[in-house]
Amino acid sequence: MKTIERAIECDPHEQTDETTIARVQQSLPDLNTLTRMSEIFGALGDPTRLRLLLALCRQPLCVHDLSQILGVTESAVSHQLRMLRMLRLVTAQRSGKRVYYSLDDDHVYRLIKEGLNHARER
Amino acid sequence: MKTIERAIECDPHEQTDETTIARVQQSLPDLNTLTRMSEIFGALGDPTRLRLLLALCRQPLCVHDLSQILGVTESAVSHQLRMLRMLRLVTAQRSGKRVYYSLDDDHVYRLIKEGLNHARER
DNA sequence: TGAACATTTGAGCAGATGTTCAATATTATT
DNA sequence: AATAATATTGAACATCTGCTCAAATGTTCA
Repeated sequence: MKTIERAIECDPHEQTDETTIARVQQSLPDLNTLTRMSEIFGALGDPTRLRLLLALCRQPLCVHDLSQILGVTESAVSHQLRMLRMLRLVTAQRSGKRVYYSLDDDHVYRLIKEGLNHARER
Repeated sequence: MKTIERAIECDPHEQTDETTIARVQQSLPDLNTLTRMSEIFGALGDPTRLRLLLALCRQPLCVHDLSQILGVTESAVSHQLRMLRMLRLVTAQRSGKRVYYSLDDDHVYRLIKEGLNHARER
C-alpha cells in the first residue's frame, strides 16, 4: 500500500492539489477590485498618460501647458485627461479660461513612485 | 509701450512661465525609464495578466494550473506569460513536463500590493 | 456683441492587443 | 517506439486604443 512518502517518491514532480487551485482562486480579489486595479494600471500603461501624471506630480498644470510640455496636441491631452478624470486619478479646477489639473490624491503619486523605482532597478 | 508690470496687470490669470514648462519637462524621466515604466504598468493593466500575477503572488504555479485557476485556455496563459517573462516580471523553471512560473522579484509584488491598496481605497 | 483664447467633444481611422485554433515541441510513461 | 500530458508558437480575427481633424462650448476682454 502506498504511503505518502512512497507517493512522493514515486512521483518526483508533485501533483498540484485540487485544494491548491481552489485556495489560490479564493485569494484573488473580487471582480470590482480587480477591474479597478487593471483600469488604474492600464491608465498608467500608456506613455502619454504616464507623462501627464508625472508632470502633474510636480504641480497643477492646465491643458495648454501640458500640451506644450509633452509636445502633443491639446485635443489629445484633453482626451486623455478625460479618461484620467473619470478614473479619479486627477481632478480639474477651472481658473478663468484655463482648467488646471492635479493629481487626485497621493495614492496615484505613490503608485507612480513605486513604478519609477521598479523601472530604474535594473 | 507695455512694461512687464503692465502685461501682468492686464492678465489677472497668471501666465505660465516659460521656465515652468522647461522645469517640468526636465523633471520627467528619460525615455528608457519612461518606456520601461509604461511597459510594466501596461502589463498590469490587462485583467488576465493581472490575475496571473496575483495568483503567482501566492506561490509558483505551472501553466496548466494557472489555466484552471483563471478559467482561460493554456494557450492564452502561455501567450501572456511569455510577455511577462520578456518584461522580466516572472521567471520560468521547468520541472518535468511542467513549467513553473514565479514572480521575478518583490518589486512586482510591491507594485501589485500598492495597486490593490489604491483600488480598495474608495 | 464680437474676437480671441482655452478646452471639450465626436467621428473616423490606423495601429495595437488579446483570444482562439491548429500545429509543433518537450518530457514522462508504458 | 508510441502515447499522453504539458507547454509553446504562429496566423487569423475581432476588438480596443489613441490620435487627428473639425466643430462646438466656455470664458475673458475690448
